Amino acid sequence: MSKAEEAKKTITIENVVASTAIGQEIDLKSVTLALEGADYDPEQFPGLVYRTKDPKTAALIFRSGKIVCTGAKSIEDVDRGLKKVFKKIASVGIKVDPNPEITVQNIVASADLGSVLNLNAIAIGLGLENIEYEPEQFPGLVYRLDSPKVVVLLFGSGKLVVTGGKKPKDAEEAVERIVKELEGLALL
Amino acid sequence: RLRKWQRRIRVSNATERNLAFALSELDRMASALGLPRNIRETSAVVYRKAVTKNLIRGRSIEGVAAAALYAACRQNGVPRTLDEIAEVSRVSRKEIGRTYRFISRELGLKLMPTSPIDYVPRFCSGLNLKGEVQSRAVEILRQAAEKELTSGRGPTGVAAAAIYISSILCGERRTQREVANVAGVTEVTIRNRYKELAEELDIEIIL
DNA sequence: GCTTTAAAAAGTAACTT
DNA sequence: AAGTTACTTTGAAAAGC
Repeated sequence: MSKAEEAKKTITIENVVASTAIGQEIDLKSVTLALEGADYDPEQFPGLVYRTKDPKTAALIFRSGKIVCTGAKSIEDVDRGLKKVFKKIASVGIKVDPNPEITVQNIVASADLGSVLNLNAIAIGLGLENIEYEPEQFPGLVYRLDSPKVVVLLFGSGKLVVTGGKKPKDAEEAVERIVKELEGLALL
Repeated sequence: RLRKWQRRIRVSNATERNLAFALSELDRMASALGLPRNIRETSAVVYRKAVTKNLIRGRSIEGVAAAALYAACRQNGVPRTLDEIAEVSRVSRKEIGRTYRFISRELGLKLMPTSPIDYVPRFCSGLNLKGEVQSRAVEILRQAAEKELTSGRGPTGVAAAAIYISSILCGERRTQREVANVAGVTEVTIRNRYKELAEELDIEIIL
């Protein structure tokens, strides 16, 4: 089996960020009082923070009725988490759009290339103008891909992080491209 | 028409005033760090290029000046850490690093990450260590680079560990605390790095 | 640009035990 | 010296300063 396929199998979605809207204005003050565990400090941030335990997510609820959901480990968990948030909001007497459109904004995934990497050599191989590698500031090498449009963080251990994608396939394509590029440079 | 001219003169004055301020700022920081004239000149060149490419927009003159100085040190092979630059700057280390990455990319500086080897002469003289200790530390770092022991590690920490080992091998032992203070890292970091180097390079250290 | 959320990677740092 | 917590980097949305 190719290294690209081996690496793809190690892909783990670590975080999914999504946005939606209930189609109704919300009085955050009263919702804060009605919901236990709701954090709302308008001086610090305009959104109300509400956390769900299963799935473990954090929802940012705004006055406009727009909501941001973060922390989910899968797109399915985003839906499950938001369902719970919607029910909570509805239980406080607020009308909720029965079919809210949920948009995935970002997916963070991790993976393992299976062998250690020489980041200095990779920096030269990929081209110093295409990467950012400042070990004094951060141990990872930053590589931006145009297609899929994601950012990859490569580490000396061979582990990597792919972020900026909107669908799981973006991470898969990114890993495949990275593996092929590194193999082409004989650096993997 | 007259206003147009006045405006141009005003802009020109402002531009020159800003440049003069930036250059004096570069000089002030360079003096505080005891940097030689060639580095001040390099930093001035980097700063002027940044001005030419309008990279100052939305950024503070001091931030760009600090980043230009940081870049100049690296270009000349005598790097200063972001912490050292930040100490003589009015800008935070975080902003200097950010600005450096920005101008580095925009000006196409294409600088390789700082090599631990470039820190050896300065750290060694700060510890009053002779040339023999230096060359031995450099040799350790060469081997370390070949064996992939530097990927992702902070250059100062690796350099400090190599110097620590070298000082012992040369019979001019410096404590981890002394090396840590000169290199600006913690003793824990030196310990982690030197154990790794000793193990992977098969260096026996008798304390 | 900042503020807040979540999560991973690996290195470094700052505390406590 | 070991453990814990926390900060560095990346990405995106929300409303407002």
